[in-house]
Amino acid sequence: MPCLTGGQLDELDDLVNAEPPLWRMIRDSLEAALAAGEYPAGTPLPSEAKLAARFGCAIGTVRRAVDELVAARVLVRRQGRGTFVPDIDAMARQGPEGQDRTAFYFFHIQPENGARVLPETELLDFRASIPCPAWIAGHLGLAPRSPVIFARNLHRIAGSPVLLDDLWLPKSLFPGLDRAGFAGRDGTVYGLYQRRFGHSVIRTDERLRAVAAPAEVACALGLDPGAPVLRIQRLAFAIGERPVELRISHADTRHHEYFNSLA
Amino acid sequence: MPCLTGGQLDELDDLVNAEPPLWRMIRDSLEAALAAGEYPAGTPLPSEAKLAARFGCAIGTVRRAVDELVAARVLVRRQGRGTFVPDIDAMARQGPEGQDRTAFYFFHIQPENGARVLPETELLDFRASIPCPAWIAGHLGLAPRSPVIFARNLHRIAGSPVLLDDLWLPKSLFPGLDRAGFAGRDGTVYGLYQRRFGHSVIRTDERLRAVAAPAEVACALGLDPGAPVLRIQRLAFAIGERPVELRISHADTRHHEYFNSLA
DNA sequence: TTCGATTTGTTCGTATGTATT
DNA sequence: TAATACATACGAACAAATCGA
Repeated sequence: MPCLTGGQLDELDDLVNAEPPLWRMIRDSLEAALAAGEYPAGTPLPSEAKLAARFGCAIGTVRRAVDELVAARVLVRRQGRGTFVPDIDAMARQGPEGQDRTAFYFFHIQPENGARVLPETELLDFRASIPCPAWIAGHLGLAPRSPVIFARNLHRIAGSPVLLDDLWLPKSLFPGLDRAGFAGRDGTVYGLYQRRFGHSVIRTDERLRAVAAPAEVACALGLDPGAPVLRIQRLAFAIGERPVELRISHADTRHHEYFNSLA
Repeated sequence: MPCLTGGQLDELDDLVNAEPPLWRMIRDSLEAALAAGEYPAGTPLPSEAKLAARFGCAIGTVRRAVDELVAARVLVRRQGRGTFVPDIDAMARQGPEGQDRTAFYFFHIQPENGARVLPETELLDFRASIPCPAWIAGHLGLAPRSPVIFARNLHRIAGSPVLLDDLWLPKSLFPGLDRAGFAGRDGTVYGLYQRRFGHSVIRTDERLRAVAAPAEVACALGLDPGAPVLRIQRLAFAIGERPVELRISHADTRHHEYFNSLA
């Protein structure tokens, strides 16, 4: 057993008992409410003045808490209107000519010349409920053989196939999602998750490798089997660090590239 | 000629003449000073109170400006000490046992199990001044055949070669840098740029592709020629959006992966 | 070791401007 | 026009961390 002096004990005590600043508790409280599904994408949060009254603090303290959530892309402010959970597809629909950069926040494949265009998507396969393979379950935090939804999408850019996506979703998080609902969505996949199930994706972890194209991938992308392709394994998290989707993608990077800017 | 009403003219006038908020001007002013080399990594900025006096504004306005620069990783605050340009290598040297996550902010290759370790580096080649190939010059904003410094590094993780880096630096930005100075650095390459030349890298743009390993790469990494490798093209920017380095890397991703978290 | 000066961190409050409905 | 909500800017008080006398 380690021997601690009184001073060290006091420090330990401080570390344990030190309560976080007020703005942080408010931030966490707000994030928990958002994760629980209050204030879905369309509806504004209570005004800053009302939140301040509710939490019994100054308005500046609420602003500080909201600032953090805005920085984390959990919320957006609109002057004169209110504070909202961002509508994922609204970002993509932004302007008529130049789509907003935020539309590409979760889509990193672009032509090598740098011109960004959103791809056309074709649904190749859909399974409404299959037992989850063990290694997938691990990433999603599920028990092996839990029911999952599987989908396979082919993305074309300017007509040529570039990206093949395999999606794995915990069935419990997407009750009632069938092929028609998935294929007939209006907007992006993440927009569907948000509008219909309240899962707002705000973070993704991606792991990239160069691999020899598996037969299925090569076939779908029109490549020779064994050609080098970019394999992207993405885990998507909704507000509150809840994993909602595991995606395995293979990209043909002969004329496209994966772009990542770290600021 | 388009016909505008008085109201539309007023709007246009507002758009053109609308001056940015005070905190933004202060932020830009500070960033320009930092890009010019004032307040290098070790020295603190003037205190917030003094900055407020200098700019003739309230302390809260200065704090707002500094907040932005802290969010952009241009500055760090230390309670009781002051506000600093972050020391890039100090981040890497953080604790004895667990290195700080920020050490890996610009190093994305990690073992597939996820345990992050910094690699051992071996200098394979160094040229103090060669004419810049045209396509490299374009990325660095140089005229073709401008003098550039070239270096080639091999990185090993746990003894096995994993990553081969080719670095291209504008010679004008690194006066007097020779092989001994480059190889004999204490810390990371970016730490060297910062300490010796005042270039603090705060942003990188990376473009990734899967390619068949070129002969030189295959040889250095111990792969069969043509094996799939991850090609990473990185452009590094210092404070003030100044490009300072173009890096072409090739990684063996059989047992390592490129990790990217978007929050 | 203690104390005081300095600097950032947190919280409060207020006033005014601007965008939206 | 009026009401509402966020944006900017000001000021003040105290807490917490750091450092040197």
